[in-house]
Amino acid sequence: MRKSNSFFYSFLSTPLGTAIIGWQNDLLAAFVLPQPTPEEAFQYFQSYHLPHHDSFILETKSPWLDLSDKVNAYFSGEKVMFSEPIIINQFPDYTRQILDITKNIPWGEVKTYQQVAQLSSQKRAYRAVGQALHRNPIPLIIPCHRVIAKNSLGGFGYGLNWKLRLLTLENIHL
DNA sequence: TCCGTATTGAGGC
DNA sequence: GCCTCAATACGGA
Repeated sequence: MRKSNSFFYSFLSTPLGTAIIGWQNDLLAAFVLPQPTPEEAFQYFQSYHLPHHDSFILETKSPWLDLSDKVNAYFSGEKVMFSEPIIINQFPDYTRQILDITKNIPWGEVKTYQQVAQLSSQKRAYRAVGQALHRNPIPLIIPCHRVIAKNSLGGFGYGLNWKLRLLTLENIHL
C-alpha cells in the first residue's frame, strides 16, 4: 500500500496570540498569523489552499526547533530572515513564480505589485500578482506584506491593520 | 467561456 | 486631491 502523505500542523503560542505552523514531508507549507484563540487560527488554516494530503495530524512541535523563537523575535522587532524550505507546488506556475520572487524580498524592504510583475515572466500582470499573494498560505515566511501598491498600501488577507503592523516592525513607515 | 481581483494610469472635475 | 473608466493577466467556476 502506498504510504499516505499526511499534513502536519502545530499550534504556536506567541505574545500576540496563537499561530499555526503547517508542513508536509519536512517542507514548510502553511503559517497562520497569531489569533486571539486557537479556534480562530484554525479557521484561517482551514481556508488555505494546501498541497494535496490524505489527513491532518496535530503535532506538539514543528521540525524546526528554532522557528518559534524566530517568530517571536520577529514580533519583538528583531531583523529575522526565514530560510526554511517551503512547498507551494499545489499552485499553478505563475502563482509559484510570484511567491518565489516575494520570498526573496529582504527584511525591511518593500516592492510594488508592478515591480514584482516586472521581475516575473509577465511584466504587466500586476493584478495577477495581487491575486497570487492573496493566496499565500505562508505569510511572514513568504513576506507578502512587503508588496504594496504604488500609491497606497494595497491589500492584505488578514486585514490592512496586520500589514501595517508588520511593516512597522520592519521600520517601514508609509 | 465568463467573472472577479491585495493594480495602474489617464482624464475630468 | 478624489472620482471614474479602461486596460490588463490570471485562475476558478
